[in-house]
Amino acid sequence: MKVVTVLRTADRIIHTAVQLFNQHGTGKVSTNHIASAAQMSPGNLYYHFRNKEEIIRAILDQMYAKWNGVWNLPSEGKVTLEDLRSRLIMNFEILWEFRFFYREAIALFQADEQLRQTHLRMMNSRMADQEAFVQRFVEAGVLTIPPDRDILRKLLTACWIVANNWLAFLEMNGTIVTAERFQEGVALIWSILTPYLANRREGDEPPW
Amino acid sequence: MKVVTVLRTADRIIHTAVQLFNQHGTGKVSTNHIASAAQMSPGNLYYHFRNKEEIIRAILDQMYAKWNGVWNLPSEGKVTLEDLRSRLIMNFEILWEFRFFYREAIALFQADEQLRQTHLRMMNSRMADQEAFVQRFVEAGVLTIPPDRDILRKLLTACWIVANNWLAFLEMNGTIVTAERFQEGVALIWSILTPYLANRREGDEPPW
DNA sequence: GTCTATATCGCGATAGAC
DNA sequence: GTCTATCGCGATATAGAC
Repeated sequence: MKVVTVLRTADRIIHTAVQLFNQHGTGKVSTNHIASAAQMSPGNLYYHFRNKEEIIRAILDQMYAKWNGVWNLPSEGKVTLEDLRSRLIMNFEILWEFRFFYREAIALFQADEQLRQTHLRMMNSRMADQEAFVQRFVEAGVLTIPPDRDILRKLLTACWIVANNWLAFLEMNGTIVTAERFQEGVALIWSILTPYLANRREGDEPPW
Repeated sequence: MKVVTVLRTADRIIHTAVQLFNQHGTGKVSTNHIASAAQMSPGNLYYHFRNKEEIIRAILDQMYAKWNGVWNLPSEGKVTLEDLRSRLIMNFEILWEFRFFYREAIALFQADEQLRQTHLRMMNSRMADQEAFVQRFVEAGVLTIPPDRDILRKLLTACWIVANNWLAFLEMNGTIVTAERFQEGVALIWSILTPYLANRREGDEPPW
């Protein structure tokens, strides 16, 4: 069986485009730039992709594929805090790899309705996955549910927002993003969940 | 004294630009579009602004001015939960009025370093204001501080992220944003702070 | 599949009249 | 202050040779 050592042209375009988009933003990067950086002619690029939108769609398809791998559960055994932590880290890694996207997502949707639809489906799927995850979490006794389930939903929404915007928050503050920062993002989620976590039971001392 | 009934030209440009930016995104809106929508010639627009970047800067100066009005404190009297709520609502109103900005902020910074610097100063100022606010909050006994001040900082960071990304979250879900949604954003913040709020003291029942 | 050459278009920006 | 006219440029996209 042949070992593929070089990327196929379409993949080279996608790979190059991600780098440039992350570096300069989608608006500043033209198809000419991408072709040039990928060391091919503009005509060749257009042979593989109709336009820039289509390149972006192809990139996001890759991102979605990665995400689908994150929240699938071990079919057996207890779900632990460590399971949650590692998934959050993976989440941050994906966000960082395709950071141009969270930086401009809504604007990209404004320019490409199809992208918005695709993303919407993807988000719902991710949310469902996470809900299943949390369900297992509760069953494992790691998370103490407040009787008011509405509180739980709000907390999870808050956690979702933090998880998806922590890196953007850092960037807006001019902070250089490194792997250690991912941990801090997890700590932020932890701080929200702490009162409901661990071995707390009614009447226990609060965790602080 | 003369009552000004029509906006001065520069303000008309700014006002029109905000509408168009919110509607289509900054990338899709050219100076020509703005001039046309404001019913003036491109040349006239360029008489008042050097380029699109400068228009954006002028818009954001207006936004910052509004923000400075939000977190200044009543110099006397206790600070209540209602004070916090009303400020959060004002916060959402401003974000919504200039929503094109939070949709593309980081990308805009990539294209305009000066904008980044200005915003950085503004953010730090806002954060300082909020810290002062929280300080008063603690003094008023509304907020029970965990002895570990680090927890408090994390919680406030989480709240900041939620407050600044709640509307974006709604938009990414395809939800139509209305004034009622602002309340839900406040509820989200509440859900994070609840364990530390109100009349809780060591040994009390948890609030759920 | 990949290249070169080229057509078209709209944007940013300025000059100069009024 | 405002307009008209216009220039130069770069981006998208296609045609046709190899």
